[in-house]
Amino acid sequence: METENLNAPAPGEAVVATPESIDLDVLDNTLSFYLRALNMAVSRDWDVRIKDLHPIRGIGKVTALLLVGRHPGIRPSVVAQVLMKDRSEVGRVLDGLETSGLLARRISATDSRARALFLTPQGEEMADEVRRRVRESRRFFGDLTEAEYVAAITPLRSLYWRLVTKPRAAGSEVH
Amino acid sequence: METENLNAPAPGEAVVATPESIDLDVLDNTLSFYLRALNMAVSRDWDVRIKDLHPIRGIGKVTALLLVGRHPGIRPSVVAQVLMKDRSEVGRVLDGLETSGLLARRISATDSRARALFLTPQGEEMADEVRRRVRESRRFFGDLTEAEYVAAITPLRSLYWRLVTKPRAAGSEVH
DNA sequence: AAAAGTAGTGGACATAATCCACCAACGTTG
DNA sequence: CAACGTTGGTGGATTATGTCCACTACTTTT
Repeated sequence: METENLNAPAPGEAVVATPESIDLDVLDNTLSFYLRALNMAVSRDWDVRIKDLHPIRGIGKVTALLLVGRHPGIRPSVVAQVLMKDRSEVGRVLDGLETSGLLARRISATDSRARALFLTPQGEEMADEVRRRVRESRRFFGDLTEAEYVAAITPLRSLYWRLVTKPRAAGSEVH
Repeated sequence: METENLNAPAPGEAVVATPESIDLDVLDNTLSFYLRALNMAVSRDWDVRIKDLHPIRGIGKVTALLLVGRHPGIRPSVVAQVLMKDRSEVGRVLDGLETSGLLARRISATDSRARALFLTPQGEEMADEVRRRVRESRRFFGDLTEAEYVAAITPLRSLYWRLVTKPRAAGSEVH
């Protein structure tokens, strides 16, 4: 088996994870790649930051909490659009918040199919704490200046709202 | 019908998913939020685009394939750093590529703990196809000009490499 | 008033990600 | 050289995420 090692090492064997050493091929010019990778890193950091706040662990809970806090009576389907998630998934997120006593679902006054979402007093408290943690989480990007941070976030915010408001048919783009 | 709809509708009941209507609270200034949401949208689009390429479905396979293609002999741990994923998860990604006949693992010539990764001829073909699809996927952002696309990707690329080369950034600054 | 569409829920399923333990190999240090 | 701590890769177990589809209740359209 180890007689195979007589060959000269392949060039890639010396590669390390630095921009000088790694060639990302087409991915270097692919926004999706960076979105995915950075999302991984950021999510891990976030999970650590809120690992003591059991009721709001999990991806969408924070956003749902803050959204409902800011917009009492908002509907789950709107939350789903903002989160860019499936309605059924958002439903489960809301289940979690509700069973933790942070959120209440009532029947909408204007459309009895729909639900109107509200925070409980505990939900409001949790929202305060969450806001604090979110602001703290900016430190994860501590070596970014404010200008750099703004430069990164601004195009993404713009893109985000385009996708949310425009019917984003998956795989079928405008030609 | 035990819920009483007697009350006037809450303000949030009229909220729709537009930037004029929605207030994202602190999340509006939180990079993580946009990274997560956009990642959702982009990943869904990508899954549709490659749903016929069974062997490379799943998150990290594309990146691994292209990386190994560009750097024959690269080690799994380096791939893991680039993907920002757990080593064991990358191991399973490589398992998938290997059982699909796209990739081969050999013992590294320089360190027999490590593996040297190579694409098979089918792997090279697949990499060609993947490159094509990745370029096509740019169309998902079809309403972004090239300048806007560059404006979005440039800060993220920079941030990405900072995090890869300096994991666990705890307040020290780069320059 | 029938038909078509929408809001929310729930079940079943498939991936994705984490945690932890383990073994083999490296490379120091004395 | 031999014991030690460290690193690279693998595997098991568990949990979290996300998707698909079906179903009920209600609303809107015709």
